Amino acid sequence: MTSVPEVIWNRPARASRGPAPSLTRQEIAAAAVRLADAEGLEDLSMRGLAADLGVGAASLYRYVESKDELIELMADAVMGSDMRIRAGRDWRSHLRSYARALRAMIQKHPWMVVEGAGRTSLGPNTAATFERVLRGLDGLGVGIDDMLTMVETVDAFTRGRALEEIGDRDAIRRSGLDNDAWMRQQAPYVRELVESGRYPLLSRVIIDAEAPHDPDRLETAFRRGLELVLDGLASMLPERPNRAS
Amino acid sequence: MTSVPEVIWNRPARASRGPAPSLTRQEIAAAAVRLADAEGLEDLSMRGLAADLGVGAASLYRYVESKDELIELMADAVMGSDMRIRAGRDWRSHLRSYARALRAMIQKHPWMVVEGAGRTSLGPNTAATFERVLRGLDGLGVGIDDMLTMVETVDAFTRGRALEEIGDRDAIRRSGLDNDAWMRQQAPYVRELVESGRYPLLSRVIIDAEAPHDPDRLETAFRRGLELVLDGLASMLPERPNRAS
DNA sequence: AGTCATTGCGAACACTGTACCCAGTCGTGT
DNA sequence: ACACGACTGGGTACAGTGTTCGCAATGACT
Repeated sequence: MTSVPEVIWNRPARASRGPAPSLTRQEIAAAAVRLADAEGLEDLSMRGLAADLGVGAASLYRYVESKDELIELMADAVMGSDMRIRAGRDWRSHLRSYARALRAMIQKHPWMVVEGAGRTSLGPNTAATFERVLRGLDGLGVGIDDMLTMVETVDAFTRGRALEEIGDRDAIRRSGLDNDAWMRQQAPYVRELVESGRYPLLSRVIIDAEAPHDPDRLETAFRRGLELVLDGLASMLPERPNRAS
Repeated sequence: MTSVPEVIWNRPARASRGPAPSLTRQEIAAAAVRLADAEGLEDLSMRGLAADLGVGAASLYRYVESKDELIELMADAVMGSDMRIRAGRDWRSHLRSYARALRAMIQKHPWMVVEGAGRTSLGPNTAATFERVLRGLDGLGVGIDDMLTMVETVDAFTRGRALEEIGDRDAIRRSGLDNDAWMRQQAPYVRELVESGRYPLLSRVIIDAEAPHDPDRLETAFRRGLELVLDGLASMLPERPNRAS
């Protein structure tokens, strides 16, 4: 007779008795996503969210068991609204468009790089997206195990790249400084690193990065890396899918 | 005349005047790493760390400007103690051993998957490691730009995989439940997902995962994926490095 | 020997997530 | 038609957080 040990996706949104809730899970998740995008996930507070929704802080716990559960709701909401991938022509373009959608989604919602990792909380939208991605790899003569590996490899690469790209942006935001002030603070130390002469290759990277460069250099690096990964994945297929024997 | 806008790596560990500090940055970082490994980074508190070190909570702020800066210290300490990679025979084995070291390090210090991402805080150990990895790719006729891409690609893949692997472990830990209780809580919902028939491929993945499987299945998946990535990277080299023309 | 920058740190501040309790609401069973 | 009682909203409270302030004690420099 344990109380209510049930995962949120199996809990009814509305009770059979008593007054109707004044909010929906969708409304709450949407507002929370908006706030997290604007201020960062760690600056999202239950009180702030409640105020934004025009309710008391404690009321949120009528909809959600904990902040972690709220984040599960947010993650699944984003999977529903920002991961509407369409089927690709072949496995390669399919995985490519999955990776690009994933990257675009993470750039819009940076906290998703961590919160959306793994298949821990299989909300309906998360499950549907996963199913759709797998479907693009079905019928190629690849076992479910290897299909999973292919998806996970693309996912890992994309998430990892996003993690690196976001790292700086996030560190700057957390410092409270703006971009220029942050650069000015780092400059003396970085200069010292370069001038010490102990890090010749790192120095080349730094100097290269300081040069006026392609604004979407990161995007280019991602695309190139992705193609390399896809090249590698091709070797998991039994044989050429085009041209019968 | 701003106060002390200097990055921690450029601040002297000891002041020229006044009493000697009773702690060192190394001691603090080491203790913090130990606590974060045991309880998770988000359960690491300044008060808890101070108590562990036998000092007052406010004293830590004589060594570190903020908790974020403490984490920078921790990250660099780990880079020094757990990323002592040795040079490989060729670029491929070099990147492979880097990836494996990175993976092992993250499994030992799960919080490093996020905190160690990007080259934001270039502490001495982080810089040295980075330099060492790049050195293994020098002299192959690849430009610094592409060398960086190669490292970032391996890093992204490894970090991304680690992120996925850690995701579940972390969600379980945060829930406060043990592994069995957590599985028991998820079971009814997952069963419903499968029985709904709407996710045939996802269901195959779930059923496959439930079967008694290789304990180091994740390790195997990582190794295979890594080789695929390395295969892809080979195409960035000008030509075969073995056998002169 | 004296100056005074520096250290350690108790206390306090503005927060946080969340448990508890009570008043008010409304679907349901009689 | 009515009353029961499960339910919702939410004020208050609690234990905890990162961080600041002020002050006494220390000890390296002039």
